[in-house]
Amino acid sequence: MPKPTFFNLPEEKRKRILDVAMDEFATYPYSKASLSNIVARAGIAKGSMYQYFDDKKDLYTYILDLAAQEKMSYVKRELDQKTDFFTTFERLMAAGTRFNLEHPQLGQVVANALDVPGEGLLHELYSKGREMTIEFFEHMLKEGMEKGEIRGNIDPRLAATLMYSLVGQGLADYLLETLGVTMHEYLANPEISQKLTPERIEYVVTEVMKILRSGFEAQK
Amino acid sequence: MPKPTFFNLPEEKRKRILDVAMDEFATYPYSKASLSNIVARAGIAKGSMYQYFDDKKDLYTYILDLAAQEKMSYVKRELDQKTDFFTTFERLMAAGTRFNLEHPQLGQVVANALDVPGEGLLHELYSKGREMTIEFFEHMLKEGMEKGEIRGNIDPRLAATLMYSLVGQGLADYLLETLGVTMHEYLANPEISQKLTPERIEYVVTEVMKILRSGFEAQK
DNA sequence: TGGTCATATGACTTCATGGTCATATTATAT
DNA sequence: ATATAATATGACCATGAAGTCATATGACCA
Repeated sequence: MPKPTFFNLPEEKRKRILDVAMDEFATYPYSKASLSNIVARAGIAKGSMYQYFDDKKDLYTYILDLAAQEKMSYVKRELDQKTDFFTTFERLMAAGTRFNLEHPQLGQVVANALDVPGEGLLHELYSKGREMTIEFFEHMLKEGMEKGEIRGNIDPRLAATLMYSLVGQGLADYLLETLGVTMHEYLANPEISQKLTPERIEYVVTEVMKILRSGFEAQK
Repeated sequence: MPKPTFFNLPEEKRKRILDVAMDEFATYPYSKASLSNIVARAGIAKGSMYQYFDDKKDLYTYILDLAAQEKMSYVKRELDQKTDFFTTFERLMAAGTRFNLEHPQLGQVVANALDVPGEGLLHELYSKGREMTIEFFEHMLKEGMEKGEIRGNIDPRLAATLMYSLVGQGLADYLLETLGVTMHEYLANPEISQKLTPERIEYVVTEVMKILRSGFEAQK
């Protein structure tokens, strides 16, 4: 957790530090991301950083937490309207993918979380997020089963894991690939994002759902 | 590429170096893996390492290449018998998962390949592998479509990408999770692998196929 | 035996990192 | 104006990394 001093900082400064740090952690994996680099680019002294955060890991986990929260709140908005399983999942997938493309930095920060320092306290954080998401999907599936939308003869836990691997970075990667662009190039050239219209995202998600729907759906 | 000297080395020594290096690169992400550590554990001098390899990256790419080749040849064995799309894919998935669990180090080395040094030559290597695999799946799908096994109204490229995200680490992770074990713990305690019987792997793969089959299959 | 070539060595250099700390600056309150 | 507390600073430190190189060792052939 940041020290109190950090929260006393003028908004502008605080934001600048977080922005620079986020950019660094999005660009490099944890062990290669450089504090010296961050403070230089943020225009503050090395020592100041240690007035705000305990250490590198403290800064990183804070950033990671912010990123996760933002994505969560973005995606959760899709859950307002109660509809059937497939529509809900389709919306979640679309929202997740949109978010990853609109905030590529945040997505990258989360993806880079896998670079654990030795054995991982950070890995734990990442697993926690994965765990929560999978559990949520599992719940969705069970509900869908009760309602008769989902066929009853599949292992919900396993199916939830499959769903998770889809909602992650996968689809975003595919979309970028259709543009012939890597994540790094995408991060460096923000204007590319204009080529990825919501319609295009929607299309891909619908295609995926076409496949999944008949896989999950209860036999009529 | 290793220097000629490396290939002149006695088999035993060469193997020892590769083993230690592989273990290091499986344990730590590229930027944290330490040459000094490797040479110490392999019982050779730092300088010797530079008689064998140009630099750290040279050693790493060589290891990565070996890992990829081994996995390839392991998985490709499943392709001997010509059968239908679903059986083939099921076998591939099972083989891939089995391999990941039998050689967790190799799998980890590949997974750690994502930790690119800055912007990535290594990433390129990783993408190449991904690309090849996806193209292979795409080919499989198209063939299945022609034979009428796969319905014709899905985007083969997209479907291939989905398949890829499944064959990767995903299933292995799921299996470990059912044992309440992380990859790191699994690497540290090889005896755990005995709990993962081929039957258990087969079961999970079959479950996944149950879902996918009706998703991909041509309407009868 | 002497000479030549491949291999082995580890002290050393260079460099960047995370982290510290005594000191300087600024803001606040009296 | 003065005292006190909060914040800012960057030279500095310890550490460990990748990579170098002059020298030593050993193998093989004449």
